[in-house]
Amino acid sequence: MERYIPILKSCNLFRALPEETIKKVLLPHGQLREFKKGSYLISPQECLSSFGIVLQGSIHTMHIFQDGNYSIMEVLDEAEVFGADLIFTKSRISPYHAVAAEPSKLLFFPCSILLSSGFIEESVRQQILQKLLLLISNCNMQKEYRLAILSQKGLRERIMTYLKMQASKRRTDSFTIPFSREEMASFLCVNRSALSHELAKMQEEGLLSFRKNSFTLPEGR
Amino acid sequence: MERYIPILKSCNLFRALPEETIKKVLLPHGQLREFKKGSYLISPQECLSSFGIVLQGSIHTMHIFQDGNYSIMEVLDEAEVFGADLIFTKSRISPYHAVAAEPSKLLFFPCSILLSSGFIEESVRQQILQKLLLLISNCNMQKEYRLAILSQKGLRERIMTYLKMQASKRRTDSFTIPFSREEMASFLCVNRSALSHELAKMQEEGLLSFRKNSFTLPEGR
DNA sequence: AACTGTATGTTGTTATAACAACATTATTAT
DNA sequence: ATAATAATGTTGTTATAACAACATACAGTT
Repeated sequence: MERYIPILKSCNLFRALPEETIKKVLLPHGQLREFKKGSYLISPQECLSSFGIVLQGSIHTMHIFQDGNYSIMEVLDEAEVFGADLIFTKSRISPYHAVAAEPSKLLFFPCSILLSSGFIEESVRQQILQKLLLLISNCNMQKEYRLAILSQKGLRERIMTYLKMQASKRRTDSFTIPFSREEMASFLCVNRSALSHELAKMQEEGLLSFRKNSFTLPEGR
Repeated sequence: MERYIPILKSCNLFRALPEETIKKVLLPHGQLREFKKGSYLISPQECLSSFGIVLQGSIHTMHIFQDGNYSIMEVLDEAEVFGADLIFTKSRISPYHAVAAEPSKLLFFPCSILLSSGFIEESVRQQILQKLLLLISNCNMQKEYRLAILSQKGLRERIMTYLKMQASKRRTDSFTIPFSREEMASFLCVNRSALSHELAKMQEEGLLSFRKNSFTLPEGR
């Protein structure tokens, strides 16, 4: 467990807290859970009664359709929080699937330690709630960005909207994305081979260049 | 101003507070603003330094594209809060437009009264922050629902996803939606005439029935 | 290095939705 | 009521993306 302390400290929820507090106050309530690649953390209609910090690996939240198709909504990497957006909803029922994109370890805490006093020191709880407000707001913004992508009708527009966002987030015109081509297609809600095709055309036209999942946008704007 | 007190009381943010508190503590910080139909409350890249309660009318948040097309994201009716999802983001920069869908009145409060202590009674502030946590989480869920709609590739699937959501939210299979046909199309990010066409076909097939913006889904499931 | 499986790219065909143009029906004002 | 305007519905055509099937490249294993 000790080895994951740095990750917990770098997690947005706990950043403000001294290491001692994390060890003494929080860890006793934490439960370590491991997930094989492809295994489900939660499915739609299930109630989430605890939230988790990603200690290792990567989690994808996604929608899965009747026909077996799926769409990746969000990627959670190390030190990110799983389930934050559900804690304070009425039912805490998940609208999405969550799947381990690789072998992953998460530290789960019961929602109750945040929802009611008595489980952890009240001052600590208040601090975490403060952070949670920022975290959920940020979560909100992520969804907003994805909505901006999916609002675009054209394939090319979706691709460009996504890549420009990435460039602006990373503050560089060259970056790698955390998706295989198929995953990228599912994130953009488009057909994989159509995506490959369009990317090739766009490269032809000098709108971008790429190799596997490394992309470079032309300078400026 | 007095006449709007009931609306403020029914607003999710202030529900817990006694009328006296609303009058004495909050109103002094409020600023009433009126908007003509079609006028903008905020545009992308602008910083929002206050949030508003809708006292009268209706606000649409939307994306507007280069080509003049637009997409309605969310509808805010009386007693709903405008800008809640921005207050606790780093920059408070709006990613969307907000437009008065009809002549509207909002009561605005500076974000600062929530962000730092000293403006309003601390206990009141804490209570509002609590509510805000729920409100923002709810906001999150709204976006999640819209993402579920836009993740659908087919026109028919989008329509059905949307209508089923409405039915489930209103707890009835007959309901009216707050959209004209064109607005509905923009919300679903599809072409208006294609939408009309598909709706007619679906009615043929008995999947639904409608008249203007009143819809009825067949019983069960 | 050869073999296997997976990921990505390519091509042609088909299904679908966008679009344009017009018809019909509501809505509002006079 | 009548005319004028806006909203919605209808039709045919075109553009676009989905899909299927295959080819190539890449990665991991023995």
